[in-house]
Amino acid sequence: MATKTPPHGLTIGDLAERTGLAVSAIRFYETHGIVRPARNAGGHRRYGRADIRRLSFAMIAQELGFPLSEIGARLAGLPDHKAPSRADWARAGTEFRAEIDARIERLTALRDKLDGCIGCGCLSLDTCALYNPDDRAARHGTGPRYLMGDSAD
Amino acid sequence: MATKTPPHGLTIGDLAERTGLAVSAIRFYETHGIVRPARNAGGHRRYGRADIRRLSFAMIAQELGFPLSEIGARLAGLPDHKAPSRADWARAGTEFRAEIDARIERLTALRDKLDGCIGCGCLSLDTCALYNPDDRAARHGTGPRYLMGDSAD
DNA sequence: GTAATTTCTCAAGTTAACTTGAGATCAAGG
DNA sequence: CCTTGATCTCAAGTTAACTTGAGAAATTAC
Repeated sequence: MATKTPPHGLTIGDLAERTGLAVSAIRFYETHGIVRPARNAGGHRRYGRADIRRLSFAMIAQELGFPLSEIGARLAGLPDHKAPSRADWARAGTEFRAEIDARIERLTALRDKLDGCIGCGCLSLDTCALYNPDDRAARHGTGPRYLMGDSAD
Repeated sequence: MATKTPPHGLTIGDLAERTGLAVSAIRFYETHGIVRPARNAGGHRRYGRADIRRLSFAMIAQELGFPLSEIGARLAGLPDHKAPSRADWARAGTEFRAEIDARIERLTALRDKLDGCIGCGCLSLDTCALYNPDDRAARHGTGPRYLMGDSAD
C-alpha cells in the first residue's frame, strides 16, 4: 500500500504525466495561484492528489475561455493544502454550468440569426441584425481591447 | 443620389465609425488581407461598401474563435474590388454555421458530463470522464502550444 | 559512488491581436 | 493662406499563456 499515495507526494513530472500538461505549464500555473505545492528538503515541488483536480479544473475552465487569473482567483477560495470538500468542488462546477449554459444560448442565437442572414445574403452591419452592439460586450481574444467599450469619450 | 455612395469612397474614419472598430485595428486587419483598400492621390485609404461587410464578417468570425489569418485567407477567395455576390457570402456563412453547430455540440456534451460530475464531486482526470483526451484537440488560447499534441517524441 | 535524470530559478523568446507614439503629410474650413 | 483635424508610416509596447535556454543543484539508477 505504499504505491497508492506516495508518502512524500507527487513530483512535478508525475503531475505532468497524469494531466498531460507540460512541466513548464504547471510551473506557470503556479504563478497564478492555481496550484501551491509544498517543497521537500531539496527544494523540489511536492504535490498532493488534490492538485490533479485543480489542474483538471483549470484546463476545463480554460477551454471555456476563462483567463488563468480568474481561475486562480476562484481556486483561491478552496482550501490550500487539504483536499477541498465535495461541496467546494460542486459549487465551483455549478458556476461553470451557468457559464456553459450562457454560451450555448449565445451561440444558438447567433446560429439562428446567421440562418436568416444566409437567406438574405447580407451579412452587413447596416442591413443585418446579426451583429448587434450588445453582443459585442463579450470580450474574447487576446490583445489589449482598451478602446472597445472601455472609454466612451 | 450622390450621398448614397460617395464617389471617392469611404475614409478609414468613416469605416471605423460604422463598424465600431478602432482605426488602428482596421489598418491592422489590412495586414492580414481582410480589407484591401484603394488609395487616393494623397495616399489615403479609400474603402467601398463591401469592406463594411468584410469587417463585419471578420468580427463575427473572430468571436467564434477564428484567427485573423484564417479569416483573411477565407476572404481572399472573394472578389477584391467588386462587391462579392450573394452566393459568395452565403457560402462563407454556411461554413460558419457548421462551426457554430460543432461548438454547440461540444458545449452541450461538456455540460452533460459536468452535470454528472457535480453529482459525484470528483472533477478529476483519474475518476472522471469529463476531460477526455479527444476533446483536448480543440486548440484554443493564444500562446505557443507546440508540445501539446504536436511532437509525439 | 558516479553517471544520467529530473528539477530548480530566472531571463528572454513567441504568437495573437492590437494600441501607442513620433514625426510628417493630406484635407477641409474660414 | 493658414490652421485644425484626419491620415500616413514605422517602430515599439502590451497582454495572455506558455516555451526555451542556461547554469546549477537534487534524485535516481546502476
